[in-house]
Amino acid sequence: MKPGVSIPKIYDWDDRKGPKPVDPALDGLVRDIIGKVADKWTMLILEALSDHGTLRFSEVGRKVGDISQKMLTKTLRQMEEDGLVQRVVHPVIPPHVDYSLTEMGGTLGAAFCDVWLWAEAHHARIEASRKAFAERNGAA
Amino acid sequence: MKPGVSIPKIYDWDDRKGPKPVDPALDGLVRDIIGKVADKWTMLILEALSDHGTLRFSEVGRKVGDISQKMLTKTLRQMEEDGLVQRVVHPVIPPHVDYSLTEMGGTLGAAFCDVWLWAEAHHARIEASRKAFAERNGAA
DNA sequence: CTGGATCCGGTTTGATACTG
DNA sequence: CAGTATCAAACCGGATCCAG
Repeated sequence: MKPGVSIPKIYDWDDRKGPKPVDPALDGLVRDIIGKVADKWTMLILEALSDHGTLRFSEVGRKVGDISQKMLTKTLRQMEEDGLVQRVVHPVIPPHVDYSLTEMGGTLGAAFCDVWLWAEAHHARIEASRKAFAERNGAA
Repeated sequence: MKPGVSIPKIYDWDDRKGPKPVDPALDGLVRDIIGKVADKWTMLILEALSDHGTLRFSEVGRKVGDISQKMLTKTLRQMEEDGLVQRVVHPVIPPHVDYSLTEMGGTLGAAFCDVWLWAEAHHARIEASRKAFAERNGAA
């Protein structure tokens, strides 16, 4: 992946010996984590909370943008369950619920930093690539 | 996001002035990119090609694991359209199609490196967090 | 025989309306 | 305000079918 960095892999997928995860259970868990973390809404919420610190439910929604309440609720709860965000309910009327990143959530946000930088740095090339693909495909 | 690093943000989400992207079109494009890149299968395929270089269609599927042919085709094509992978068809019988990362795809793989390391480093804490959440919730 | 397109059933998502 | 309930639409996986 990252040039010049030796990655402590837990996989040992070597073609000559066939697929051979060192620990199947661990393999499945890491895959599961990636499956949840590599999610559009998770990333966007992570970014919002990373940038703004503590936010209320509807504030998160506003920062994220086009998210539906359902996905906001669902994703936030999943992130809470995984220990990425902390949810604090203030028992007042009207209700007041604060969301913020845990220390672990903060480190994940930091890990995603390079991906955001990549997206910002490459959007022009991606657009060009899409256009080229479109006419290459449409011109058939 | 990353402590000590000044990020060249294109957003200017400042609460005091309301949501105010510097360039709405650019904002939408970056969001779109994140939406596609922050996808389970995209990440897994990226990782597979990043680790193994050039792979055939079914080899990619095998390395990724549980992916269906449909999602494999779809994701691969999306990645090709975005300029992340290069698709080479050898007109032979039986068919032979090679997939590999473009230079841009390689840099994205590198950007995701930290996320993989994070997942590998935190799976234990996540499991613990889920268990705690479960009994906290189930004990109600 | 491989790469991939198509159809169908179950799941997830989104928009709207409703509650404490 | 912060959700939940409901229903329609989009999506995904699996099986099947097709082309080279």
